[in-house]
Amino acid sequence: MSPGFKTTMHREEMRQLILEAAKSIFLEKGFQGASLRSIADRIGYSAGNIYLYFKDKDEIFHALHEEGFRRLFGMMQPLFHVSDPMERLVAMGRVYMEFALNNKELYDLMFIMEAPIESGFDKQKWEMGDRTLGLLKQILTECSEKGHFRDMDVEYLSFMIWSGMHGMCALYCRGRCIVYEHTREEELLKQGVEYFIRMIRSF
Amino acid sequence: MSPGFKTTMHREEMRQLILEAAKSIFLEKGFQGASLRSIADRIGYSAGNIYLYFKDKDEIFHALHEEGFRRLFGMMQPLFHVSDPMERLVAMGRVYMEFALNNKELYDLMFIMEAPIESGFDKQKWEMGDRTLGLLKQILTECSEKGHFRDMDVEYLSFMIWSGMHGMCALYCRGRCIVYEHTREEELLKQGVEYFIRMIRSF
DNA sequence: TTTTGTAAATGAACACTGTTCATTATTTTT
DNA sequence: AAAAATAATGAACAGTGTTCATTTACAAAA
Repeated sequence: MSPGFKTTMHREEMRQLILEAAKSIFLEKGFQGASLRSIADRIGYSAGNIYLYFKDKDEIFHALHEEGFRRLFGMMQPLFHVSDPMERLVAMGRVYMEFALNNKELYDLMFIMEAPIESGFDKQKWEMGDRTLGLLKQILTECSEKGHFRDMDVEYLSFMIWSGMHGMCALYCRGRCIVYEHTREEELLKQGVEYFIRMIRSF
Repeated sequence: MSPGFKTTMHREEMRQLILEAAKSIFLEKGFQGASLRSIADRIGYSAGNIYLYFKDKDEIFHALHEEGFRRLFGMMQPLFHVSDPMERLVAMGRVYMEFALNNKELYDLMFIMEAPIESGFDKQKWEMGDRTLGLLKQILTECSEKGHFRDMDVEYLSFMIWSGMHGMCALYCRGRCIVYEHTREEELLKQGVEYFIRMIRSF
């Protein structure tokens, strides 16, 4: 095949095209297992061409990372209609778990995979993640004002609660639930989060 | 340098030599970042030679995996001197966190990294991990008998508690604590586990 | 002591990876 | 139609895990 036979595309369309192929292959084979050549093949371009639209593989990773957080934050919208803060907290936990279960690989990419998450913490790239965490903190503040979680710092409390949810999701994503031989993974998660909620409620 | 200049070593010694080099490089550069050539270089052998002692890179991974669980289980020994089950549970949580903080990369390898954890769940390879989980379950059973955790299944309860601890460690290992810009990672973990303990105690 | 058989170690090779870049093809502008 | 700018290519580079024919070293037999 002779080169240059593709119709010119505008930059943003091309980025989107690459991103879609990258996503489907990342989620199939994981970040490490997805080669740029396989991504390029899927959309009928050469591997080198990708570098005209993304600096490197990491930039593709970060683009998907951002998209994931936009999706997660989007799923949180119904929470704004829950008036009681404790009920909102519980609902948030359920949404979080639902997201992880329905988007296993994407969750992995967002919260577990290590792609140089460039030192210095780029605020821009974490905006949606930051807003989601902000949402949790705000809910906890309101809970505090209603008398829950007495004498606890929202900073540490939010970390502890996030970790509780993440722990289950992470063990699930990375196949460590198999040590529970006689219990289905999904059952483990569903019950686990119920127990966690019960615990938080009674606190 | 001419080949074959090394003195003959017995199989087990050689495996140990490779394992030590592999460990130090894995913990330096991570599992993916550690090349077999760099491991071989460190002990003055060729890369191909490693394949006489290990089937592939994964087998090295699993050997270190086992060692990690032996170490962790070893650190749990003092727990047998704590008579009150709730105090034993709390102590176990602290030991677990200490292990993760002092052996960050090893913890990562044991609980987060994905190396084909061959399907089917090989009991042999998970013996120590299984015993550690068994220890947790036993403590929880004793707690139950003393009136704690009423109406809760030890299976799900243990998973929830393990997840709570693991969540913090996993966010730490994979650099997701940076979203807490103004709080030191270690402080976050230390306070996080204290809050978690407080919560469990009051349950 | 020399020969022989075996086990250990090698280094080249294979197919793959992410990435770069000079070259070519296409599109746009003049 | 010619020139300038953009887009895409494919070869190349240095790296990876892995395999294997070949070479070396060592121990036992002659």
